[in-house]
Amino acid sequence: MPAMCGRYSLVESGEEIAARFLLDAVPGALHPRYNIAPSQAVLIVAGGEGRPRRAELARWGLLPAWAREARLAQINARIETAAERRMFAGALRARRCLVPASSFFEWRRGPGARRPVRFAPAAGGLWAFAGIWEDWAPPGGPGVRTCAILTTAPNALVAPVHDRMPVILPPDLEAAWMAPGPLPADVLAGAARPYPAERMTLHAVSTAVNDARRDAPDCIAPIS
DNA sequence: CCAGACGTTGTT
DNA sequence: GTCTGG
DNA sequence: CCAGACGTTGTT
DNA sequence: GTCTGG
Repeated sequence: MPAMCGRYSLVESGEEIAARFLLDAVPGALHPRYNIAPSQAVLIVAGGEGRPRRAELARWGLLPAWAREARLAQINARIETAAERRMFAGALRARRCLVPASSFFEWRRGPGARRPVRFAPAAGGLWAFAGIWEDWAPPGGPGVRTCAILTTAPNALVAPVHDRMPVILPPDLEAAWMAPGPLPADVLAGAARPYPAERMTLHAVSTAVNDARRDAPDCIAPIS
């Protein structure tokens, strides 16, 4: 029963992303990403609620400022427990962000090898995953901004494939998620609610997406 | 008090 | 089997 | 998440 | 840095 939050895509143009997320600008040289994997630089949207919204790049794999070893990096945080986890509490309190996404992938077990499937918005467009970020630097080394994607229980479409899915924010919670200060209980509860299955589609994709070095349209193309 | 962990997913 | 790199 | 490596001594 | 275990 795999579902995951370990691979996704972001194929829209910088202009489309800026319009959808109310951004003045996005980092230069954004190009379509068909296969985004952990450890790579990903686009996040932070700020908002009185502060300007900022789109910037962060390394996917959250490391708290106190971490001494990069191998502690976490790509996901369970929304049910993140506030209680030493590793996530600080970021959840003060450094929440949106993670723009066109779709996410999961690998389903069938006869033989696991096969990838892709989940995308039924109406097209972009999702906002709920994220957290934190700056980290190795002892004596240069700093880097890092981030993680929150996860929650699966909806009815995802459940047969996997037992977790990313937290996808309903549009009316996006601004509240990014607001400064502690996360209000009602926003946390709303975010934890699995995104409606009816607003999501699923289709099989090629195992091309298995290889994190591959980043081409065949990673998202439907197959029979 | 100090020492040591600090996390998720998936698989068995 | 388990960890690292992408 | 999957793919691919999995090591040491010594030298720069 | 902060919490848990001893």
